[in-house]
Amino acid sequence: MANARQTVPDPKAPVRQRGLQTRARLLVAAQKVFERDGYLDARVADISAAANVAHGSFYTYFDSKEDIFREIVETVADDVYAALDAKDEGSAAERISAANARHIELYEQHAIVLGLIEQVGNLARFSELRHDMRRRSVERAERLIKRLKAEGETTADPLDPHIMATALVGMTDSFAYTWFVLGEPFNRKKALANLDAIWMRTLGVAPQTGEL
Amino acid sequence: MANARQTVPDPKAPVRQRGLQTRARLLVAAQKVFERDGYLDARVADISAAANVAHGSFYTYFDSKEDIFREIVETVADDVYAALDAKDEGSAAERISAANARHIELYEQHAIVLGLIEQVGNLARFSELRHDMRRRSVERAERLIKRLKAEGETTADPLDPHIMATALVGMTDSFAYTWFVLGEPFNRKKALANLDAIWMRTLGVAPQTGEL
Amino acid sequence: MANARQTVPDPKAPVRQRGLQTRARLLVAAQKVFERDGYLDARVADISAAANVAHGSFYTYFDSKEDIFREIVETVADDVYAALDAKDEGSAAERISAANARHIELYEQHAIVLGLIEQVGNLARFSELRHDMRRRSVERAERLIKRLKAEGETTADPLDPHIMATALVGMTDSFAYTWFVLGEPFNRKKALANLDAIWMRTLGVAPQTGEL
Amino acid sequence: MANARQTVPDPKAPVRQRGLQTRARLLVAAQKVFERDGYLDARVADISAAANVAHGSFYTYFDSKEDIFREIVETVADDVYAALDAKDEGSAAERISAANARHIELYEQHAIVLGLIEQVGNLARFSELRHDMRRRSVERAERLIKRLKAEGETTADPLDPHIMATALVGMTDSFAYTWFVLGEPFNRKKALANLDAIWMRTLGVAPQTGEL
DNA sequence: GATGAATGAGCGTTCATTCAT
DNA sequence: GATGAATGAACGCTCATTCAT
Repeated sequence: MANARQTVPDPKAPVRQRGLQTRARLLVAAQKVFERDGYLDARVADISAAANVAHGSFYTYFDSKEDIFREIVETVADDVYAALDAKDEGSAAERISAANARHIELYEQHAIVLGLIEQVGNLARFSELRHDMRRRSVERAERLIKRLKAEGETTADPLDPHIMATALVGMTDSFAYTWFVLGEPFNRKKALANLDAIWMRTLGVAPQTGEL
Repeated sequence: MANARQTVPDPKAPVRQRGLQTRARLLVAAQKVFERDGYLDARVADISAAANVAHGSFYTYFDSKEDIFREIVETVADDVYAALDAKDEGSAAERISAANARHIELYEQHAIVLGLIEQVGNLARFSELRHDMRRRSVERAERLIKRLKAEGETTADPLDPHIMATALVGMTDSFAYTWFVLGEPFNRKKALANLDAIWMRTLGVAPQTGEL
Repeated sequence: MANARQTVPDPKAPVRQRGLQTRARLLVAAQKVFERDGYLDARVADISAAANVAHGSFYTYFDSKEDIFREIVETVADDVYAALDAKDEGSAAERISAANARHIELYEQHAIVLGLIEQVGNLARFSELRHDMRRRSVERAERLIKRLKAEGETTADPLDPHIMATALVGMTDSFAYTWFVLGEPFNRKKALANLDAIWMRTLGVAPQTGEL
Repeated sequence: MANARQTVPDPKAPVRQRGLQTRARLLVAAQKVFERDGYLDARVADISAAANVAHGSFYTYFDSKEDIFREIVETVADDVYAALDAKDEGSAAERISAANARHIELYEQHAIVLGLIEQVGNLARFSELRHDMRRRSVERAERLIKRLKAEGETTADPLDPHIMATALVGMTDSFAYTWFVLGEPFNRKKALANLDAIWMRTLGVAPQTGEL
């Protein structure tokens, strides 16, 4: 969890009700401005203005522009990690289908921020986080693939589970990016059915009745 | 093709040997600096210094930082478009395999620049180009899928060829990005075998003998 | 009137005492620097330095060098327009005399700025203002001439009142320019007497007793 | 005469036919560019381009941008000085009328350059020339006024001939500026008739028959 | 003499961050 | 805590002038 990073008490953490509200307003405003202008074009002055807060007050709550961005990203990361921890149940097909649906939903909610991380990625200070999210998603997919194989649910050999997981997770990510960030329109049901099909055919998992 | 742009004579085009060399040096230096620092952090002063040229001389050949970046990107785009025009021959499996190999190779050569495009993508002035590259790749894959189906080479239904093409092209792109930009190491042969397998299983195309 | 422009609240307007002072210091400093170096050679850095303000602080109050210049000019323009609205009373000779005295006084006060406007006049963005000031002065003189004629105060025909007004206003302007901008010394009383005489003889207006 | 300045042989003076042509082309081009863009916005590169000459060749013939501008100005000055030397003949009215016509004609031909001198005026290096032209024009008018008075041609007292001359010359200048530089349209005959009338009434000179 | 390339000082503007009240 | 003002380093771009061929 991202919270782990906050075990050292932040000297800037507000203690009163009012401070908490101001801080929250800044976070909301920052996300809005980042999404609109991108990380680098976002100006602290705009964020403050959008939060109806004096320019200088920004620094009462955050050390820097990077600091507030990191916090926004970590909120998203927490969501992503939480989703990755979800229990899978049901048939192989159901599990795949559920994972894809969750992945797409997650991306839909956080599309722009996730895109921003990519952009800011080589500001180096964020690449660790980005790598981590990617790695964990892949690891989870890899575990799923291995488990399915071990359980005899696959009729096709997942040649190299790590590579397959990397490719399939990347596929879903990329598709979601095209869909939600670039804005190409897709029919949700059909999109998910196709993604599921790719996963299942690749792994030789029998589809849900009626899904195909 | 980018060549179309060159019908209008560039007033900045050098006419002498020396000028051509300087211009080339600047392009090489710019690519180096962009790759090292990213588009936004790259400074014209650094590019000029790297090219052993006075700061002002940069503007003898290029209108702006954006201008030189665009030229670098267009070189890559031309390569990508050229690759997309390649003739496919042989069996279905061979065609898929060749396309994947080409895609990966292309990305390997131009990895960093392609990554940069992603980063500056929403600088709007470049989004058209990025969209265009993406669109054309997908269209090509879509045509391939439809043709394979029409030719009876597929035993699985490409439910929605456009969605499938979007997903599979995105997969290859994303995989190449992880591989060459993020630097996660993969065994080339295995990686290609796995990507090929995903395509083929998805489309129900029989693998080459010995490939699996 | 320039006041109309201030209905839109300026986001750069200072709200605190200190800000008002700084802004005022910058205006004073800018006028000094403009007068010393001319508009084009004036550097924002010098203005800031003259105002004992950091270079960047200039932009807290003004959008650009042009912006602060425009504000200075508009202050002058307001004065000029106000003078043009002055009520004329007394005999024909008194009215002419008063108008000339006002014109000269005005120019004396704002000589350098008016000279600057002439200089930057064809920077296009200021030509409208310059034209407007000129036009209004001429119109006023033209009305005066026509009124004097209608009232039977003229014994010489103001052949073409518009041309006469243009010429006579230009004369006063030009004289003031020579006097206050180029610095050729004149005896005030004598200068005014001569200008008055030219107007009056041209229009056939009887001089004040004792003026000639 | 401006020629006086060139008694020291210019080391840059071209000696061959070809050089003379190039030099002339540059002068023509420079005047065009100065008139279009103003002195400060005119770029040596544009002048060279307009003359179909390599950028560097400019410096074969002129030391600097200021140098070529000075030469253009001096050509105009020579014209102005020549006109000032014209012999006046005929009646008082005829002499005034001829002087005004000459003044207007001169300004019409050289309006823009004369305007440019004003603009560049406080580049100090040109103010001497500008002052000189102005002074000589005034002196000539002053002499004319004094002569007319001495000859008993005036029925009105030219109170202070120097002031009167300054004002009347300034009037004609200013009028010509409005007409030819600012572009306000005037009927030539009427304009001259009005200017003449102002001079004559001011000096009490009987008009030509038929002129009024 | 002509050419096109090279030079580099110079300036306007931005904006994250700090400070005084 | 909040506010608004102040700071100054940073950087893209221009263009008169010089230089090598």
